[in-house]
Amino acid sequence: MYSKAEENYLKAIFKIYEKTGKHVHTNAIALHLDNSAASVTDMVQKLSEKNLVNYTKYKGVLLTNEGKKVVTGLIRRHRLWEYFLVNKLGFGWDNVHELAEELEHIHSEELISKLDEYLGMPKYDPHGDPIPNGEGKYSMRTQLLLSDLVAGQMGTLVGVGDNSSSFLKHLDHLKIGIGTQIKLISKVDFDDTFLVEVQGKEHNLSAKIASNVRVKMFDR
Amino acid sequence: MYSKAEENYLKAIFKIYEKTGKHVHTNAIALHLDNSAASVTDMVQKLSEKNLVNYTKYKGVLLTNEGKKVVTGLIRRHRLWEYFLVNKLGFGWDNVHELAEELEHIHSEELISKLDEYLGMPKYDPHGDPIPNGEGKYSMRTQLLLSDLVAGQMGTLVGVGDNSSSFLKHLDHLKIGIGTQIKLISKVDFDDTFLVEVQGKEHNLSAKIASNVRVKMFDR
DNA sequence: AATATTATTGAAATTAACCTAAATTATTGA
DNA sequence: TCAATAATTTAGGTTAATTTCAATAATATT
Repeated sequence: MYSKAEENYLKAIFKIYEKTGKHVHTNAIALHLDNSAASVTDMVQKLSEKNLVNYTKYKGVLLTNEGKKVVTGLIRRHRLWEYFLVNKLGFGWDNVHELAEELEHIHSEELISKLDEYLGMPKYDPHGDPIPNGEGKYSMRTQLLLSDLVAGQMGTLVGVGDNSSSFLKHLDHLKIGIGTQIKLISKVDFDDTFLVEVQGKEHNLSAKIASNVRVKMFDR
Repeated sequence: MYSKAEENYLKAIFKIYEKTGKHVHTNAIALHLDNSAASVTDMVQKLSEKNLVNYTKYKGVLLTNEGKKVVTGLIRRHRLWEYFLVNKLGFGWDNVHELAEELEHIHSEELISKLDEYLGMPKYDPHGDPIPNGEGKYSMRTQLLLSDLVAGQMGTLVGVGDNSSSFLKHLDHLKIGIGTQIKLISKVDFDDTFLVEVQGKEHNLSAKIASNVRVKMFDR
C-alpha cells in the first residue's frame, strides 16, 4: 500500500486539478500542503516512478488512472467516515474533517465495505458531496450555485463548496443546512449581496457565501 | 502526543510486565516486537527521557504512572473499537485485532467518548476483556480458568486468554463463545485433557485450550 | 530582445525509527 | 572463582520524509 504522505500528495494533486483542469505545478502543491517546493519535487518524482502521476519537468503532473483510483478510494473512505461521525456519533458537520482525514488512511477493504453497509450505503456525505461506491463510481447531482439562481427561484441546499469550520458554523448559526429550502428574493447589485428567504425569515447573504452554497432546483 | 512507535513499545512493556511482574528486559521487548535489541535500547532510553518508563541499564524498564496512563488509554481505545467492529459492523471476534491495532492510534478524546456513548458504555470487549472508562478504571471480574474447575462444576465463559485468530476460530468451530455455559465432566489425567459438556454435547479439550478459557462460576 | 520574476532543481542537513557489528556487562556452572 | 556464554549497550549506518539554500530554467514584462 501507499504511505500517508504519498496519499496526501495524490489528494492534493487531485484537488488542485479539479479547480484548474491543467497540469498541476509543484509550487501549487507546495502551497496546498504547506511544504517546500523542493520536497514536492522529490515526492512527485517518486510518485512518477510508481506510475501514480505523469510528470514533466517544469510543467507539472497529471494523475494516471492508477493515481485516480487511489484518490477515489481515499475520498470514499473520508466521506463514509464523515457520514458515520455525523449521523451515528453525533458530531457537528463543521467538526469532522480532521478526524476523517486520519481515518481515511486505514486501508482495510473489509472495514470500509462493512461500514458502508452499516450506514445504509449513503450516496452523499454530510456536506452534500457524493460518496464513491466500491467501484469508484459516484453520482453527480445537477446542481447550481445559489449565486446563479434568478430572483424568485427556490432550491434545496444539497452541498457546500467550502468545508471550513468557520463557514459551516456560520451556516449553522443562520439555521441553514443540507436539505434547507432557500428562496432567492433578489440580488442586490449595489453591494453584491443576495437577499434570501429561509424558513420564513429573510437574510442578506454575501456573494462569498452565495457562491459556496449549492442548491438543487425543485422538480416540477 | 506520543508516536505510534512509542505507543507500541509502551504496550509491549505493559503486556510483558503483566505476565512476569518484574523488570522488563530489552530482549523480551525485542522478541515481542520483532525488532533488534539495539533498537529497543534506543527507544527505551527515549521513553525514559520522557518519563514514561524507569530504566536501569542492563536491568530493564518499569512503566511510570504516566506510562501506565498512556497504556490504559490505548487499551480503552483498542477494546472500544473491537466492540464496535464486532457488535455494529458484524466482524467476527477472531478478526478484529489488527484493525483495532490501527484504530487505537487515533487520539481524539471526543471521538472516543462519543463512540463509548454510542456503544452504550460497554464494560467488556468481544473477548471478555474489561474496557477502561474515561478515567482509566476498569472492573475485574472474579474468574477462573476452565482448567482450574473441579469435575462437575459449571461456568459461563467470560473471556479468553489468547486472542489469536486460530484459537478463536477453533472455539467458533466448537460453538463456544462468550456467554457459553460449560460443564467440566472430568479431567483425563492420562493425556491431560478435559472432558466438557457444551450445549448438550461432549467435547474433549486439550490442556492448552482449557487454560486459555476463563469462566465465571454460577452464583447460587 | 533584455530583463525581471517565478518555478524548479540539486546538494547538504535533519529527525525518527530502524539496522548490524563490535564492545561491554551480567550470569552461571564447572 | 573465573571463564564461557548470554544479554545488553554503543557506535556507526540506512531510509523516508522532510528542511534550507543556492543555482538554474522558464515565463512574463517592458
